[in-house]
Amino acid sequence: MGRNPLLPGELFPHPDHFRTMRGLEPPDNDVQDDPKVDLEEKDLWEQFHKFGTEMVITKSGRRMFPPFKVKVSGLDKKAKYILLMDIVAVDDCRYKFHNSKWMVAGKADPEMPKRMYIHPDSPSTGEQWMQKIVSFHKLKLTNNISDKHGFTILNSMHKYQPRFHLVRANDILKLPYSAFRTYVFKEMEFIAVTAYQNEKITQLKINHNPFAKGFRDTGGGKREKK
Amino acid sequence: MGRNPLLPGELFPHPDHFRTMRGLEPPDNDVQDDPKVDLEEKDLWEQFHKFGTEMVITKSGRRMFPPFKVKVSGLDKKAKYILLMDIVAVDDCRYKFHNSKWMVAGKADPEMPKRMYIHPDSPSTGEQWMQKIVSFHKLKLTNNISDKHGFTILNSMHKYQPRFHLVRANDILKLPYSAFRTYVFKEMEFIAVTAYQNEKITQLKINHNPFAKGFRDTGGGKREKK
DNA sequence: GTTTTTATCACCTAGGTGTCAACG
DNA sequence: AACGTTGACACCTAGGTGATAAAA
Repeated sequence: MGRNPLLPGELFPHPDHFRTMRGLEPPDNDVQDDPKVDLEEKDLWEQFHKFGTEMVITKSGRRMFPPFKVKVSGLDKKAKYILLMDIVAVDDCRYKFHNSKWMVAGKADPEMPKRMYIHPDSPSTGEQWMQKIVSFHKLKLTNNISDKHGFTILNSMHKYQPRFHLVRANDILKLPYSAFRTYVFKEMEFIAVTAYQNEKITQLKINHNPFAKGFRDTGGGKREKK
Repeated sequence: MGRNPLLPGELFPHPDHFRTMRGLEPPDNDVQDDPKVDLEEKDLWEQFHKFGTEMVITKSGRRMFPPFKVKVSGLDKKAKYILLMDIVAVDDCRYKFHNSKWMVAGKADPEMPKRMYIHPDSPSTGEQWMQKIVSFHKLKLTNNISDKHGFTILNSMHKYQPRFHLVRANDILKLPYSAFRTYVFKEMEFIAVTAYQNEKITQLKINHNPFAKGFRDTGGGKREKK
C-alpha cells in the first residue's frame, strides 16, 4: 500500500519525494500508465528561484505567484485519477532577511498540520487530465492558525516546498488507502513572508502578475516612482 | 428503474413532473430518505411570474435572474446524491408580445436537445447538500445552436419550465441508470427573449439584480431618466 | 530600536447588467 | 413598416495586487 500524506505526523519531506519527475512504485493493482509531469512556466519559476522565491501569506488568504500549473501525460486514458498538492516545510529553521541575504535565525516554530489541496476537477479520467493544463491557482496561503476556509497554514519566515501528487482512485473516499505518486520541483521552493523582503522578488511579481499591473513603471500604470 | 431525463426525445414535461414538492416513486433499493425541496426567494420569483417572467438569451451565454436556488432537507446524511437541473419547453407555441400582452404567434420552432446541468458539487453526501443552500446560478442560457460551452440552448419567444432533479448515486457515470426525483416550481416558468419585452420585467430585474445597479434611479446610479 | 504583522487603499483583472443604435 | 437580433458600451459586482502607515 502506498504512503499516505493525508495523515499528520510527517512534517518534513521524505527522501522518496525527491525522485523528481518519476514517482513511487506503482500500486498493487496492474498498471497501464507511465505518468510524466511537466511544470508549466518553468522559466518564470527559475527567475524567482534564482533570487530566492517569496510568497506572501495573509490572514484572509493569498494565492501563490507564479501559479502552480502542470502538464500531465502518460496516464491511462480510461482510468480515474485524483490530483492533489500540498506544501511541506523544507527544514527545521526560521529565517531572516539581513543585509540583502536570507540567513538562518533559529529553530523553526511549530508547524500546523498541512491540508491536502485536492484539485476541484478530481476525480477525472486520465484522458480529461491530459487534454488541458492542470492549474492549482485557487489554493490559498495564510498565517491564520484559526483559518476555517481550508487554506494552507504556513509560518512566516520559514522555507517551504510545494509537492504534486497523482493518485489512481475512483473516489476521494479511497484516497487514504491509495498509492501516491509524488513529484517535487525544486525551483518551486519558497520562503513565506508577510511582506516582501527582497526588492528583486517584488519587481518580478509586479512585472509578471497581471493583478499587479498598476504598479508597473511602463504602460498601464499611472504610478510614478517616488 | 426511474425515468431518465438524460435521453433525448422528450421535449415536453411529462405529467409526472408536476407532482410538485414530492417526486416520483423511490428507487428499487431500500430508502432511508424522504426529501423535501424548497425554492429560495420564492417571493421574488412570484413577483416576476405575476408579470410573465422573461429571461434574456445571448450568443455568449446569459445567467438566469432570479438565480435558481433550493434548500434541500430529508436526505440520508450518509448517502451520496447528484443534484441537477434542466429546462424544458412548456408547450408547442411560439409567442409574441403585442399590446402589452403575450400572445401565441404560431407553432414552436424545432428544439435543440437540452443539456442536463449537473451541480458542480455533485456527487456529495446528503449531509453536505443539506447544510447549505444549493445554487444553480452558473447555468447559462444561449440562443447559439453551435454553442460549445455546454450552455442550455433555447428558442427565443418560446415558453420554458426549469426542473430540479435529485438522484441517489455515487458516481456521475451511474446517472443514466438511476432513478430521478423531479421537482417543478411553476413560478419559475419563463419566456426566452433576446431583448426584454415587458417594461415591468425590466424594472424588476434592475431593482433586484446587483449587476444592474447602474440602471437604478435611486442611490448608486449616476444615470438619469431620459 | 528593530523587525514583523495588520488593515486599508488605489489600481488592476474578470466578468455580469441593461441600453442603445445598427442591422436583418 | 414592424419585429427580432446583435455587438459595443458604461456601469456595476467580485476579488487579486503591492504600497503604505500604523500597530504589535
